[in-house]
Amino acid sequence: MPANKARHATIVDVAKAANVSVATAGRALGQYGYVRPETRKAVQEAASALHYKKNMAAQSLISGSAKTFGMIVSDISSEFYSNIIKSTVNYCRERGYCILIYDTHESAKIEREALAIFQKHRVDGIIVSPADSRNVDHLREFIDDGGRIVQIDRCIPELNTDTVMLDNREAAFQGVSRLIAAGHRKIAYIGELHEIRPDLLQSIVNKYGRPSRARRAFAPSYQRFMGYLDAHAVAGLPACLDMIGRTGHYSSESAQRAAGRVLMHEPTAMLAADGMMAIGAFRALKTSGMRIPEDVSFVSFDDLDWYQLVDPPVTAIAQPCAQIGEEAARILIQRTEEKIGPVHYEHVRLPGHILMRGSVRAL
Amino acid sequence: MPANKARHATIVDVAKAANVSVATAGRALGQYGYVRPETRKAVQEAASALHYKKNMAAQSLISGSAKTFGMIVSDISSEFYSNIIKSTVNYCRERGYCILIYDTHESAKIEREALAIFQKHRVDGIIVSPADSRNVDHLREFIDDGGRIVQIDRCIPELNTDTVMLDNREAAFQGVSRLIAAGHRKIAYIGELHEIRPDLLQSIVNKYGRPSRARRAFAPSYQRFMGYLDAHAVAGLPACLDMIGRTGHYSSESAQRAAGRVLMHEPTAMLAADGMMAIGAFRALKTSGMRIPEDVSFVSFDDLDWYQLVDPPVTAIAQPCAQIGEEAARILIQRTEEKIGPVHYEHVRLPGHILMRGSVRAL
DNA sequence: CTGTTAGCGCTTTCAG
DNA sequence: CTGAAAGCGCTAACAG
Repeated sequence: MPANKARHATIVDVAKAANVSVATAGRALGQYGYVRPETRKAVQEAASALHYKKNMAAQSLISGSAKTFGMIVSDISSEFYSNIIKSTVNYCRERGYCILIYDTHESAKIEREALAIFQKHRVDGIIVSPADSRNVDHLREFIDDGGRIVQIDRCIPELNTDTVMLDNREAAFQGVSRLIAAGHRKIAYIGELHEIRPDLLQSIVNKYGRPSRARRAFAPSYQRFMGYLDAHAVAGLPACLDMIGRTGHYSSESAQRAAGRVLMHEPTAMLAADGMMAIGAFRALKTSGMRIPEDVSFVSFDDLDWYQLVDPPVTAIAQPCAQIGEEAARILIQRTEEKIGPVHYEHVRLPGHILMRGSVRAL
Repeated sequence: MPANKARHATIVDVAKAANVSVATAGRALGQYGYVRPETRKAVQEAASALHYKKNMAAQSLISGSAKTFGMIVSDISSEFYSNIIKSTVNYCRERGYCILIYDTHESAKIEREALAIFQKHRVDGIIVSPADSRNVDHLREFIDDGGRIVQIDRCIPELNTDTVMLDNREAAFQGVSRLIAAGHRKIAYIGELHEIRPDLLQSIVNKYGRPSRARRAFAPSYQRFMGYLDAHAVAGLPACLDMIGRTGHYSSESAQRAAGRVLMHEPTAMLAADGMMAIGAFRALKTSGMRIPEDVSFVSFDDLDWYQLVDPPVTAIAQPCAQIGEEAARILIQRTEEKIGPVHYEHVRLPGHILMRGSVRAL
């Protein structure tokens, strides 16, 4: 609103009050150029007397940088993303950067809109967890226009960006291996897997072992599924289609149904691919009257607050959310300030942490 | 980074490509002034051919508005705030606004920093849940400088701002009244209440009934406590200090200790003042071997995911988070676009919703 | 309906 | 070390 304009003192006002030129005032207030200490002090006093606040729009116009990053996730209110956002925001604040944020609810259309707005604001970079692996032209275009992107959690390998995520496959491998070591042979997996057509699931399970496009896949749930298969392969155990609860889409209701179906085949353990799946799987377990861990052992990715409030507390494969958020921010700030182009991209893979609690029993 | 600058087409480029003046190009691309349809079309085509993206910095510089709001909360990752943020962000996105976000972890110092940055960015307004009721000079100064603020959840009455929050006192009154109606006489209250000196708690409980500064208090937990007392007063029941679990500071550990102390006085019901308190209170109940609701009925403010996952599910006094976020955004946008000053401030008070689940039993 | 021109507030030459 | 002046990309007057 114009009112703002009229109200704020400009550098010209400060310069006048301090009896110097605008150039000198600018040098005294900014970090650039040489100013005599006394002059600087006089200018600073004039500035604070006038409640002067530098106008970032002007600075951005001239320098090309607004000291601002954009951030796009599919669900701000999820415990996972909100933890990441929090650490990114704090890391950036300490270094003088702002975060603009958008929530896509998994819509690539909204993601595109958000990107367009960020471009108008000339953000210095974007942290994004892409909504749809098959709809990324806007991301690619952004990159081609010279934009910097760091992908988190979900990473589309075809895009030329830095990436930060859990080492999903390894973490799943570790978790499932523990279950196998504990004597479990029928281990259910509840995950989204919507990238895999249901009719192909069988062949993936069967042909497992041959080099595939698997490791290039987008969704964490897919990579975790690969780790699940790895663990079986290493242990010389066959993986069985009956144990795979593929949810059509990403909701706890869908997970509950999938888990319910799998339970009919009497697994002795169940792995939920993330916090959302965990809610559905846990409900299915309760609903069907299964006792944890007496009848079925239960493990889940992520580490939500409620895992420790239910009885027994849920054994988790926790992600280092704070670290994910900081690493993404660190990369973006580095690239922004060093002005280095994409000589090569960083692909940060962070280890998961297995938190043994009461929901797993040895057979 | 300068690279951005070099890379982006400007309105001059577009004007040249379309064989019109910059003014015409501006009119065609912006929403202002008259342009012949064919001209507009030509300009738009030139613009998209050149990947033209309007530079908000320039627009902001001239119009004084960056179409951006700031948002400051104490904990982005809490289920409560992240839900609010999500709805604010979406409401604003649909109307062409951006949200800059900061997290204070309850620090007024960080709040001040965040505010300063927002001022530099010439945000059109700020949504804030203040960190500290006794340290608000920066907020007051911001307002005096012509800034617009909407307070949410925690509202400092002395500040001239719009406010949006739950009708805490009424919601607590309703919740506690239900417990009383169900036959409960010893109802514990677990809340932060750090604004009340412990030695004054007794007199507040005793002297309850006389008009006090109570309704002007800052923290929701205080207002909810007043509602708790109201319910007792209306029912003609004495409130008892033994039943008040005042946590020194805001943490689940602290709440657990407070609840543990109160449990020694054998309450038949317990009300947690918010989600954080609920975790501690719930743990205390479990730890002390109390069965819910057989031994102690349990009710909590907020409605976190886990309330429905534990057994029995927790009866809740839910806040309309999405509505809080939208109302705050609505007010800010209205004030921004209508450019109306603070003729009078809006004080939106939203009703809580009691969700009866299994954790309360009638005596 | 369209073009010319003058800034918005700041930084950056380039001279002193 | 300081000042004058030229823009960054856009919009707002004011003529045509």
